Amino acid sequence: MPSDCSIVWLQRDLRLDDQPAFAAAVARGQPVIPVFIHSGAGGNGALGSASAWWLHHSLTALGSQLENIGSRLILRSGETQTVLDQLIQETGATAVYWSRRYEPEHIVREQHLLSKLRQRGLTVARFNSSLLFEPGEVQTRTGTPYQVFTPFWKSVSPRLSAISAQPEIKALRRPATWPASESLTAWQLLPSIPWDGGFYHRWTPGEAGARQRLKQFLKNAVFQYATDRNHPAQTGTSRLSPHLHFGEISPHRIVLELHQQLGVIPDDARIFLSEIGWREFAHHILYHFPQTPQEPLRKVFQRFPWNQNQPSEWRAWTHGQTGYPIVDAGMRELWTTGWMHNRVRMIVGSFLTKDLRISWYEGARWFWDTLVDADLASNTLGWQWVGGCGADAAPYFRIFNPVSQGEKFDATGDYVRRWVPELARLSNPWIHQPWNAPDWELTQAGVRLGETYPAPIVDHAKARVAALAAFQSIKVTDSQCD
DNA sequence: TTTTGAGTTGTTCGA
DNA sequence: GTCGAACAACTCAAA
Repeated sequence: MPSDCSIVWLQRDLRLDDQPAFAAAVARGQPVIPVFIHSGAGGNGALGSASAWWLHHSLTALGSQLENIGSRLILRSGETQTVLDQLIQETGATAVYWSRRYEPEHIVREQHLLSKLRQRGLTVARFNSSLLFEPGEVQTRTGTPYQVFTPFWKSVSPRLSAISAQPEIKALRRPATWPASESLTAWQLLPSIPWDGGFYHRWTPGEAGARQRLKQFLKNAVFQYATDRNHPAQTGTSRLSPHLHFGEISPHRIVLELHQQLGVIPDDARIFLSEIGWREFAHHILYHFPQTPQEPLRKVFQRFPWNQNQPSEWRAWTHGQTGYPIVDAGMRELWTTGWMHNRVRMIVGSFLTKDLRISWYEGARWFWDTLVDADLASNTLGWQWVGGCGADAAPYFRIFNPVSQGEKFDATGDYVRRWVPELARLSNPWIHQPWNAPDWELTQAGVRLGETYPAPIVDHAKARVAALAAFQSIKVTDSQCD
């Protein structure tokens, strides 16, 4: 027998802290039904394998959190509208609350849903809980969207000190009878082939894991962030990205904790804040330029001569077998842990787009499937940036040299040794360029190039020249103006 | 409307 | 070894 209650539809806000949708439902006073809807739909929204792994564990964590406060997480699968209609009918709910998403297809879907539900007389409210500044509310003086990070961040950062967060939800009124829930296991989000062994000791999906990561980060790393964040062998970054993506922690809470714990913000922490700013900027760009997951923001790149059909190069890159140690280390870290250090993301991205001249789009798709923090906004911005075709993109001549990047940011070779163990016994001078090592050194280290570790699949110096020429070829010239 | 200064994360070359 | 300049031209954002 249906009786009045409120539905809280959860998406990428899998937490109880700073949760305006829950807060609104609590304020309304009726029983609350938290629901997560799994859609098997394709398109940009289709879950990558690593993200599916994370989602499984995040939902498990949220489920127990809710049970601890006398509630429950209802799992349903299918098309959102249909599932919600069904649930409203079953429960007699008269209100639906949720936190909004900003990806193009979600904007359309939510708009549709909003008007449908309102038409039927339901109380509907949605909230911003995943961004500090909603894309619609930030614009230049002439009313256009920012396309350059620095002025964007300059214009909003004065408002950082006024950021607030809502207290954690401690209790939810339960309905007289719970609607049925599907079984999480039946969704088969976990891999059938166990490639996720390396994930478990690296990650703790869920809100508690997120808060722990933040706490850890604010204790030490944040004070050396400016330099340490560039060294992939160290834990110099926050590693909050997957937690943020799934909304296990809100950016508001991060900013607030930072201000509360540090008082006056040191320069290193300010750089960390600007990384939060890049996350905001990425969503802002995606919101205003919704075609960017498929198309370069800079139109001239539509005629960039990307290499097509490079199956062996592609395979070498994805499998960490390019013969460039820092690139291979990164790709293997990604495969093993579902994550890659940001410095190394730039290096492997530059290698794919400049050295192999394979489109940023292919790289983005690979990352989408393999990253636990895969996020349409950040992934798109990052890949277009490294490909040179996006917002505030790297200038064409900024082509990373995988050897000097390795020597600069992994000077001790620890990162390479960890992920490319077949090179572990090489000494520092050669760890980033084994092909230049003297024969005796290779022998002593047990390295046989082309057998135990690949010879470089491209000559970087030549590839660089070719990449520069390719950039030259898309330059707007007088002859193209007539 | 026009002008001006600036633009995440690099590399190479030559002095 | 270290340092500064060149590497294009364009577009953005503000004055």
